[in-house]
Amino acid sequence: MSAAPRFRSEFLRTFVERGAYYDCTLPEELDALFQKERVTAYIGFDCTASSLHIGNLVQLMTLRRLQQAGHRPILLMGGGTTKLGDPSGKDEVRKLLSSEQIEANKQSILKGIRHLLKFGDGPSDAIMVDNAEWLDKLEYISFLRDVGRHFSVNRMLTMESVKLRLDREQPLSFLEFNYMVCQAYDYVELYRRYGCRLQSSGSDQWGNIVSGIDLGHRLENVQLYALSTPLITTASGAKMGKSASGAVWLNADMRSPYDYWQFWRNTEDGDVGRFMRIFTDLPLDEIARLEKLKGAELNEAKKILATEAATIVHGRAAAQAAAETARRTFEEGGISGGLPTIEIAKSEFPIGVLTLAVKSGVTSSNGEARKLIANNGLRVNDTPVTDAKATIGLAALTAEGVLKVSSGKKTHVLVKPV
RNA sequence: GGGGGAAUGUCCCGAGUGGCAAAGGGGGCGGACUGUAAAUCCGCUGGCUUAGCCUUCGUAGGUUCGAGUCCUACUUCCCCCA
Repeated sequence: MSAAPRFRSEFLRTFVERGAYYDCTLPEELDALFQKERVTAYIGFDCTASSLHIGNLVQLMTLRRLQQAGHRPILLMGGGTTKLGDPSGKDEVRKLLSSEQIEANKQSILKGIRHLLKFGDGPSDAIMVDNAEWLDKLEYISFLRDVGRHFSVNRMLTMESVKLRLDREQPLSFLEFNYMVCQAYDYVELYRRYGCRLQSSGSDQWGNIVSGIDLGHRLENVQLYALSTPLITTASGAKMGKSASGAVWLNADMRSPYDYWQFWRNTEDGDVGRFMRIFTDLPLDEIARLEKLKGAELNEAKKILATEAATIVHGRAAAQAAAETARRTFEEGGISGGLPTIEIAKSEFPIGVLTLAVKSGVTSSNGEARKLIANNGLRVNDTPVTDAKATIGLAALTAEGVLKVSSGKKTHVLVKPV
């Protein structure tokens, strides 16, 4: 990484100030380009899941900031590359996704980020493109002749991603070589179709972007650019987003706005300012003020972080509702209808606590529920459960007509007999 | 094509003289302490109708009272030779 250059263009300056800058190619030229014209830039995502997660969020924020600065972001969906199956995961043979599934994932992903970017036909509206549009139609031999001949295997072998794999004696298939080539080709194709001059990504994708830039020189005699973001880790060194139950999804149906808000609320102290800069639109001077708060006061900043970050993904109303639910639950110790709610038939009552724990979703098996009880971690209506054989009758319902089932201090679910 | 190795608790890494629900980490979850933080300490971390039973060590067979461990075939990966 080079030290952040002093940029003059609004976009790049903001990008650096907000801590999203890691590296770029030809900084002066790129800066000049941003000052001169509306730039079209893209970031690619694959379609292996029906939602993006916060690991993708830095990239999405890059697109958002581009748009805010009046440029045109392209969201490239890897509908074509996903069909090959992503070979980068190590052991496990991936099941190939069907075209229908990929299409469904694509639509779902798009739905999940609709608050983040404005799509449309306007000059700085975002556009969504699927690389299946061109990759599906490629003919092997002519592709090799036109594109493949520009790739040096010698050079590909020296690329970080490849070298790492070989050194660690991890499998590396021919497919992956083609993956790199396809990705490089995407860039050139986006230049041809949309005049796209910039590709952004996490720093781990640097090599692939540079390959695309090379290909741009050779096929179209054009100068393309790369811009990368740092790998975001928490202050204590963990990768972002690998929390509790796996990935922190952006789609509301895979992780509720309330839980999403909670994720940010639980940010480590040392990350508050940095995360605010990257993951919210809060003005920098306000962030500077908030991150200076000490000790427990910093919790106020975390609430703002949570609400602002949730607003970007779920919209203002949902974010505020999540904040209110958290306030009622944690600060008043009460019951808020905003908590995740599960319905159970009245006929199942009286219900055993183990069954209740599993059905409410706070544990995934009876055994886990037993262990939770043994560790004094399961509570019903804020009363610790001490006996795994206990049953809960309808008489235990709160005034609101629900049961509050909790695992530990943070996970609360409402059970509603119907 | 020939030779040599590897695959372990479905989160990851990793030990495992034929008696193994299988060492140890990491991660995760709970508890204590706090501020819904970090650090630290403690407990848990295959399932069940839990003094017991059932299912797990790449896949399928076999030897054995008994197989993660031995044999055979197969699959995938790595290394060396061609």
